[in-house]
Amino acid sequence: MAKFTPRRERERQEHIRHILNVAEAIFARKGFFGATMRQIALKAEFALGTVYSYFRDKKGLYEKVIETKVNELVDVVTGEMTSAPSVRAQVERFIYTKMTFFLENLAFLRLYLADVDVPRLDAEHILPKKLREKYNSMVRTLTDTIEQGIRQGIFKSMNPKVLARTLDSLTNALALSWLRSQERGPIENDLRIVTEVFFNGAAIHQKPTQHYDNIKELDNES
Amino acid sequence: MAKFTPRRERERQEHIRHILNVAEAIFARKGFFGATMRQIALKAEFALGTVYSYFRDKKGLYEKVIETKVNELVDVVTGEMTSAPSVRAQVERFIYTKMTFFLENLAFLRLYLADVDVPRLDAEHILPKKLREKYNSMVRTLTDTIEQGIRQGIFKSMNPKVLARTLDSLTNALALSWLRSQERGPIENDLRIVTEVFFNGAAIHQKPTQHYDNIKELDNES
Amino acid sequence: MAKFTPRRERERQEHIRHILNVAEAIFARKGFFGATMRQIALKAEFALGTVYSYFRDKKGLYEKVIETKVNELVDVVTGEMTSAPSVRAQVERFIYTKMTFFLENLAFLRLYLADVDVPRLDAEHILPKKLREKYNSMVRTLTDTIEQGIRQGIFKSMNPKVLARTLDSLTNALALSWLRSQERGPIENDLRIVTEVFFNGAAIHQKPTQHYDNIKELDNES
Amino acid sequence: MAKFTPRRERERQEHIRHILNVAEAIFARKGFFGATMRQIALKAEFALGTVYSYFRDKKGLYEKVIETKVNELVDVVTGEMTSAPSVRAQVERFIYTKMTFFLENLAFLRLYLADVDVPRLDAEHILPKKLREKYNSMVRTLTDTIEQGIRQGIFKSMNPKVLARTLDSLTNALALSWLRSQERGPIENDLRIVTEVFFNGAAIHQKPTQHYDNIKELDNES
DNA sequence: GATGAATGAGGCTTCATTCAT
DNA sequence: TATGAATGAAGCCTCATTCAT
Repeated sequence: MAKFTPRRERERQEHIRHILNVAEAIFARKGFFGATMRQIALKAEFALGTVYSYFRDKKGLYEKVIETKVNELVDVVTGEMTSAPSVRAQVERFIYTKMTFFLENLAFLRLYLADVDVPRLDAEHILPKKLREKYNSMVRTLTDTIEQGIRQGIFKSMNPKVLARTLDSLTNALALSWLRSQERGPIENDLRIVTEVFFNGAAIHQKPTQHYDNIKELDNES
Repeated sequence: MAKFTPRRERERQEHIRHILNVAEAIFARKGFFGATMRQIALKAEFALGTVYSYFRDKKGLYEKVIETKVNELVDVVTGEMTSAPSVRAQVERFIYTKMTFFLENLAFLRLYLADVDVPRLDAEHILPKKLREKYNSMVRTLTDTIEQGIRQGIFKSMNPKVLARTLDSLTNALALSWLRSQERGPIENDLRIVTEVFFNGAAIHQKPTQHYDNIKELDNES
Repeated sequence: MAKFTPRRERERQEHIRHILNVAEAIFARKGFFGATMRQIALKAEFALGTVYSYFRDKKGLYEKVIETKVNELVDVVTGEMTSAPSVRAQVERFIYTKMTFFLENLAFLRLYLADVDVPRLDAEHILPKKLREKYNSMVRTLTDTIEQGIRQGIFKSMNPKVLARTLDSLTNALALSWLRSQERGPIENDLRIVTEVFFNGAAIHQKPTQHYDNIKELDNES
Repeated sequence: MAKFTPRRERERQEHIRHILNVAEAIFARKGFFGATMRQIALKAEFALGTVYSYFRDKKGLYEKVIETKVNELVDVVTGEMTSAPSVRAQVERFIYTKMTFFLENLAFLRLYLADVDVPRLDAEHILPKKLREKYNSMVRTLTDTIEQGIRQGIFKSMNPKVLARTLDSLTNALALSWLRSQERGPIENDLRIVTEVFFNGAAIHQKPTQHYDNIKELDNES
C-alpha cells in the first residue's frame, strides 16, 4: 500500500541502535533492576511509548542489548582467529581480540559478566538459549584450535574442552580485575601475563612435579 | 531487665543465623531484587517485623549474608595457607581450599560472583568497603606468598600483585564454569588442570618464546 | 477540487461501512474497552490515522456502530408493523421481526445489551440521547398498537406503556438466553413461547385469581 | 505462635465488607474499566496497598463484589420460594423477591446485568464458573417448581426449562427498564403486570388462536 | 487523503518499611 | 519482643490520539 520506504527503515534502524546504546550505558551503570525504562527513554530523548514501540518490554530491550554485543564479540573474535596462520597465533588472537573488545566495551562487560556468566538457578534464565549458543560457538572454535594444537604436539595432552574453558575463563578473569581496579595500566602487560601463564605457567621450569601429594591430605576437610 | 541476657542473647544469635541461612538460599535463587522480604520471613517462619528487628533493611540483610560467607571463606583459605609448609603448597592450598569452599557453597557462589565480582559503576556499590577489604586481605596473603616464591626463584619475576589477581580470578572463573555446566564431573580434574596450567602452562615445554611477535601485527584492529 | 466528488464520496461511504462492520465484530468480541483502535485499523486494513479521519475518536466510532444497527433495527421493525393488517398481526410482527433481527445480528445484540440496555449511572452515558430516542420511538409504536388493542377489547385494560415495555423486555430477555445458551434450537419454538405467554400466559386458563394475597405478607422483608 | 485473634479476624471481615460495598458503588457507577483501584481505595479510606492485601487484583475484587451479591440474591430468592405453600405462590415469590432485591440493589443490578447476563464471546469470561452455577441453581429451583406446576395441571405443557428461563429473563428485563426510566413509580404495578402477563397473558381470554398464520408470510425477509 | 511513528497520561500492581498492639 | 496490617512510592506498560510526511 505504501511504497517501500528505505528512509523510514533507515531511521528505524538508527533509532534502535541509538536506544540500544543508551540502554547499554544505563543498564551497565544501574543493573537490570536499577535501571528504569523512563530513564532510558529520557536519555535517548524519546517518549516512553516510543521505546516500547521498538522493544516489546524491558527484558526484551535488555536481551537485545546483550545479544547485539555478544554477537559482535563472537564475530570479531572468531573472525580474527580464522585468519591467523598458526595454532599459536590463533590462541594469541583469541586472547588479544577478546580482551581488547572487553576493554573497549567495559559497560557491556559488566552486563555480560553479571548475566551471561552468572546464571540464575531458576528456570527463568534471563538470557535466551540462542545467545548462549552463540557464545559457545566461540569457545568451540577455541576448543578446535587447541585440539589441533595437541595433535601438533604444541599443547599438553589435556582435555581440550577443559583447556579451552580455562583459557576463556582466564581472559574473563582478567577482564574482571580491570573492572575492579580503578587504575588500569597498559593493557599490554596483562595480555602478556595471560599469554605467558597460559602457555608456560607461572613457575620457573623444572622437572615434572608430584605436587598433589599434600592436597590429598586435605580431602577430608569441610 | 538484663537478667536473662545469656539465654536471650543465645536465642537471638540462633535466630540471626537461621534467617541468614534462609536468606542466602533465597537470594541465590532469585537474586537481590527477585527475592522479597516476605518470602524470606515466611521461609524462616518469622513475622516480617521480626526479620526487621534483626536486620536494618533488605540491603543490610543481604550484606550480612555475603559478609558472613566471605568471612568464612577468607578465614578458611587464609588459615589453610598459613599452615602449609612451602610456597608451592600454599598456592596449591589456596586453589584447593577456595574452590572446595565454592563447590560446597554453590548458592553463595552465585551471590558472591554477581555482586562481589561485578561491581556496579554507580556509587551505590551494594557491598560495603569493609567486606571488600576482608576479601582483599585474602588476595594479599596470596600476593605475599607469590612474592616470596619469586624471591625463592620458584616463580617467574612477574608483578606479584597481578599474578595473585590472575590466580584469584582464574579460580573464580573456573568456579563459574561449574555453575554453568550441569554435569559437574569429578572436581579433581579441574583442580589439577588449573594448578598445572598456573604453574607450568598449557604448552609443551620448549625454549623461551617470543610469542608476541605476531600479536604486534594485530595492534591496529578494533 | 470538488470535481471527483461522486466517486470520492462513494468510496468514502464504502470505507466507512467497511470500518463499521469490522469495528462491530471486534467491539462485540472484546467490549468497548477491550477493543483497541489499532486492532480495528489492522483488521480493516487501514492505517490508524485513516480510521481517525473517518471517525472523531473511539467513542465516536463505537456510537456509530451502535447507531447504525439500532437505526436498522428500528426501521425494520417499525416498517413491518406498519404494514400489518391488525393489532394482533402488528404485535406478532414486532416479536418476529425484532427477534429475527437479533438472531441475525448476534454480535450487535451483545453490544446492544451491554451498553444500550445497561446504562451507566454516570453522566458519561456512552450512548447519545439521539439513539435512545430512536429506540424509544419503536417502543412507542408498540405502545400505540397495544393502546389500540385495548380500545378494541383485544387486550386487558392495563397501562399500555407498561405492557409495551413488558413485551419489549420479554423479547430482549429471550434474545439474552440465546446469547447464553450455546445450542440455539429452532427459533420458531422460542417465538411461539413468547407469543403464547404474552397473549395467553403460562397458566391454564381458570377464573380470575386473587393471587396477591400471599405477596402482601412479604412486604416487610429485606 | 500468635494467639488465635478473633478481633483481628473480625476487623478483617469488616474491612473486606467495607471495601466490597465501596467497590460495588464505584463499579456500578463507572463500570469495570472506568473504575480505578485508587478511587476505590480512596473512597474506602484505605491505602492502595491495603486493598490489594484483601483482594488479589482488580478482577478479583470485582468478582467478589458480584459473587457476594449473587449469593445473597440466590439465597434470598431460593429461601423465599422454599417456604411458599403452593406452586403458584412459589412462582409469585420468585418474581416478587427477585425484583425487590434488584430494586434494593440497583447498583448491583447494573453490574449483574452487564456481566452475568451479557457474556463476552471471548474465553475470558469475567465471571467464574462457580458463580454461574450458583445462579443456575436458582433457575433450576424455578424450573422444578414449574415442572411440578405442569404436573398439577396449573401450567401449560411447555418445556419447563424454557419457561423458567423466560420468566427469569423477563424479570431481568423488567428490572432493566427500571434502570432506564428515571421515574420509578410504585413497583407494585410492574410486579402485578409481570405476574398477570406470565400467568394469564395480556389478551382478553378467548378461544385458542392460530395466530401464526400471518407470521409464515414473513419468513422470506431478512 | 493516507500513513504510522511518536507521544505521554494514567492504570495496575508490587513490595520495602513502619508501627500500633 | 514479636507480629502482620497498613502504607504509598515507584515502576512497567498500554493505547488513544496527534501530526509531519
